[in-house]
Amino acid sequence: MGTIARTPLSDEVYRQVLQRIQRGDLPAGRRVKDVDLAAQLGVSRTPVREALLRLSRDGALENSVGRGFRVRPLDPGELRETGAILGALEALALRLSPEPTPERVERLVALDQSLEHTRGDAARCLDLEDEWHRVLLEACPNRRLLDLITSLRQVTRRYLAAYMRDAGRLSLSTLPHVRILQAFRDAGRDSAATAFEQQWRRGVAELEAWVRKAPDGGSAS
Amino acid sequence: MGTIARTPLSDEVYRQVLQRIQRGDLPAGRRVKDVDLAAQLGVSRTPVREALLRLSRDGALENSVGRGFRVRPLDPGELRETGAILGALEALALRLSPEPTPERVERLVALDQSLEHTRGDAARCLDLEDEWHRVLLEACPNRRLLDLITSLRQVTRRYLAAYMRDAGRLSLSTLPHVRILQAFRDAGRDSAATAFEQQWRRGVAELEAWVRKAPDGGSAS
DNA sequence: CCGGCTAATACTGTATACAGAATACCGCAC
DNA sequence: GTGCGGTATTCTGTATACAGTATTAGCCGG
Repeated sequence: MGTIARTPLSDEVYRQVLQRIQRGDLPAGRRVKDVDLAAQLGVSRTPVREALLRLSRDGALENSVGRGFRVRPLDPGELRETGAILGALEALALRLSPEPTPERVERLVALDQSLEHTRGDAARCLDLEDEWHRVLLEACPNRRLLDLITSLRQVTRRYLAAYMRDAGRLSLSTLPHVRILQAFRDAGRDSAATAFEQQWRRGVAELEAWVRKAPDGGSAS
Repeated sequence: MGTIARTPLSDEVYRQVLQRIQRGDLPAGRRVKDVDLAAQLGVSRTPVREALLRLSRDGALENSVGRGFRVRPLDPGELRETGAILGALEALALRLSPEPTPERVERLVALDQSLEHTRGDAARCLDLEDEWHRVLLEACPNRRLLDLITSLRQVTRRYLAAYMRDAGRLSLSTLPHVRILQAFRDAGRDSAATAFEQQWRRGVAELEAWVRKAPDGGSAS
């Protein structure tokens, strides 16, 4: 029978805050006060603090002792560093995966088509992009690696979101996909992995150039 | 003038608990009760819980909702998975580093000699081993990568510690070093990085074989 | 009109209190 | 003696309370 899933409040708070950050609702640099969030979400400070601490470790927030939490500013360096790590890890995951089934390739193509048709909605695009990567790597047996990739992707997601809000461009997303898929079909995982790393480097360069121009993506009062 | 460093209590608790786990003081599978720890350390439950949550995310503990925290059991699979990630990341860090100065190579050799002379003390050996890796990679400009490596190394450290307690052997530690150093001097970073990955794979295989025999390293009442 | 000092406020970090769930203990039936 | 049911206790997750520090606002002197 279906066991009812009990989930800690801090998990929900975590998701909520992360979403607000990624949507630009909480702009970079903004101070995040646990008491405010607690009031808004209708819970106490304790689970809020737990969520904020976790977000700090994940790189979405920063916290100096006694000075509380604030949204980590967008920083070209951070993007480059995370991108380098992520490129290596996703390539590794691909190399560890079994050869792809036609069915999976099919799904990837389908996702790309969805992406083509969703030019407008930034959040939806990012979801599809995440899903694409998830499907590409889901056969990788190294579970811990996949978890790590997921949490690192949230960092880059912030940059992509800010970029898309500002520039309205998606070129980064779909183009690399076809090339990787091509390598995938032609020469197998290994060359796809290489393509992966190269595409990461290129995408990061483009994003980085943009961040350098507009260091605080999406501001509010 | 020297600013006094204020550090949260949870940081100290984190270190304390991690040490107890690595020293085998808290054996794998043991339940960790925040109220006990709080009493022992003379602080309240709040910072203790913060530390335990962080340890859970770092992989030293596990926690199911409502059932509290317990020391994560040693699992060959986890070691293999973490080892694969760590091999790739340390290799990446090496590739991103500038060519090593003779002075650094000197220091690495010195550390290896210290290791030779410290056959007895397991904890000291692990510290030296950590230090060796730190020195090897310290020139890597990707700070985030280094942080990630550090936190992942704590996972493997648990396995090494249990292994050394049980088997009293250190062969894993020093042998790979000379080979990597050799590659370092002969052919530069890139080939050293490759040697790195290979050595990781070998060391992990040895450890894994051992863990499979004695799945709970070091038990107490 | 502006800069520095002081006081009031707000906020963080930590401690304690409370409610509900999980575990352990005990007695009982078989 | 063993397996089950019920109760009592322990423990977790969350809420609230408290103390000390950072921040802001106001006031005074220049």
